[in-house]
Amino acid sequence: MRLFNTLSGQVEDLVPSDGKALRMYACGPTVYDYGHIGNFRTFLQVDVLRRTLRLLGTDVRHVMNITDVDDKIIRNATAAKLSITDYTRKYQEAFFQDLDALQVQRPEIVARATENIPAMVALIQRLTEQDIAYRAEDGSWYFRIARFPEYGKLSRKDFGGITDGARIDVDEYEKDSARDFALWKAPKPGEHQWQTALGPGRPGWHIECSAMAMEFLGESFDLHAGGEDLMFPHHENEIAQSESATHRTFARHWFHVRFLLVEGRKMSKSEGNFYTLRDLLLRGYKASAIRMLLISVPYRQQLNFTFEGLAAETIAVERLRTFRDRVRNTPWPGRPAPSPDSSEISALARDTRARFAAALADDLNTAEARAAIFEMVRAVNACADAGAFFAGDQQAVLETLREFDQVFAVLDDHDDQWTRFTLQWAESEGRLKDAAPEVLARLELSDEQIQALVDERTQAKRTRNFARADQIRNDLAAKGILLEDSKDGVRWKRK
RNA sequence: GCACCGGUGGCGAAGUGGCUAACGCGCUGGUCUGCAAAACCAGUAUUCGCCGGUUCAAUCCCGGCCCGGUGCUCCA
Repeated sequence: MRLFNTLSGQVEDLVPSDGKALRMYACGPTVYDYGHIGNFRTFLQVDVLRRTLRLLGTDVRHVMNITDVDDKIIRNATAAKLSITDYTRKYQEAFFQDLDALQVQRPEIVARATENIPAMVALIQRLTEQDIAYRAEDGSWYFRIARFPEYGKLSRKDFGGITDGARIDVDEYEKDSARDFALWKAPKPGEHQWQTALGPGRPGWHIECSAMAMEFLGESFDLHAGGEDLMFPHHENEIAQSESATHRTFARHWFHVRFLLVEGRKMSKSEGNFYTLRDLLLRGYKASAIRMLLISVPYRQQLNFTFEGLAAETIAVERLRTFRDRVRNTPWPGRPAPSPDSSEISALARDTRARFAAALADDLNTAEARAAIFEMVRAVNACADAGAFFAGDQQAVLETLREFDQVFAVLDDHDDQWTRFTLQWAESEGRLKDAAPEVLARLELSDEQIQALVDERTQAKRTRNFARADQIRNDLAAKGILLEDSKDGVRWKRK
């Protein structure tokens, strides 16, 4: 496949350098709070990348880190009078639950910073041996940027002349140069710390990714991913410390996911447009619709996340699910096509499959990929309505949908399950008041209770008691339960 | 202030130097239906932020401007 590489600024081929599996590292969350939709856009786009690679027949070895020690975690844990481990546990669990809700595949390896301190210390030692790292008066260790001439190559910044200003040095008496960054931080009194050959303390932010990426993927690997905000300084610093230590290319390909807007504005708490996944689920939006919206705009585009868009994607997903049900369940005539290769639908399904894969292989053009699927949906419906759906077509269309869902993962309906889960969580956190009334109404009746009412309505209709039938239908509609009458019976679904 | 990215119909958004400017939602009309809903079908941008330029031809290339975003800087 072809993928834009931040390092070169160009779309390039992406292939496993060892000819077997694509080795990729993706920056994971800092687990000090619940994840927001901006975080999840990045994780979802990385998921689209790994699913696309697998669809195209490339195995992946995907490592994701969990940053479970940093300034914010220490601050919050201290405030909560908890150890950092106890403090982060809850947010780690929540994070993986959220990934499950969004159908994000687990990476092959999840690496926690606190479980890989020795690898980080060893990496820093390699830098100290070359005099690239130095110890400050307080016992912290810093990376000497002046020793890495290529610094800035990822974010295309020129730091010549900035690194050693006399005026800057006045303020930064602990560091040799203002831009030098911490590899290892000396502990403040009472802080969680590790006793190491570097002295007591904890790792700087950047070193964990360098150390763990190399630990699990080797000194040089295929691809490194993250949100666009990480390009500088985080990824730049990773390159500096890794390549200084090994004298080898750290990651060959860099993948950065653009930030999103919410209702046309930058998402921020002060704007009042800051949403966690759980906020949206409590408001009644479906996990599948959130996934669909967050992946449908290609990763290099700024996505404008709106509630109108979310409602639109809810309907779009529903339409695809309905379509698959129709293809699966309608008793087709089953007559053979006029000639073996003449079935328009089978040919269309094959073409669509090719177009879908080609769009994704072209720098993950998810918009073009889904357009191909929707065009097939319309064409197949038209053929089916016209009676031109032949034996063999069903399998061909279902196969195309299967490949679509290998990447998009929205057709199987797990939505109520995750909404229920979120309601339970909200109850335990005292946040049930944030749940939209419609959500509570929608899940109030069990499937069995709904089915009983549906059956009663069918009986009422049979005796032409339309008043009673309509009353049941209206009562259910008020609870967000929609009924669909068809020749084969009544289907219902939660809105 | 500097750098980079983007500005396409009511909304989201793909795309291309010249062929009818994808797709989803919405809207309008239709099929179906006891009536609805749902489902399905059809229609829905003479036009691609603004102003110039290059070209036989620009939404697509170049320059300027306006707007949005990100990073840097500043500040904390």
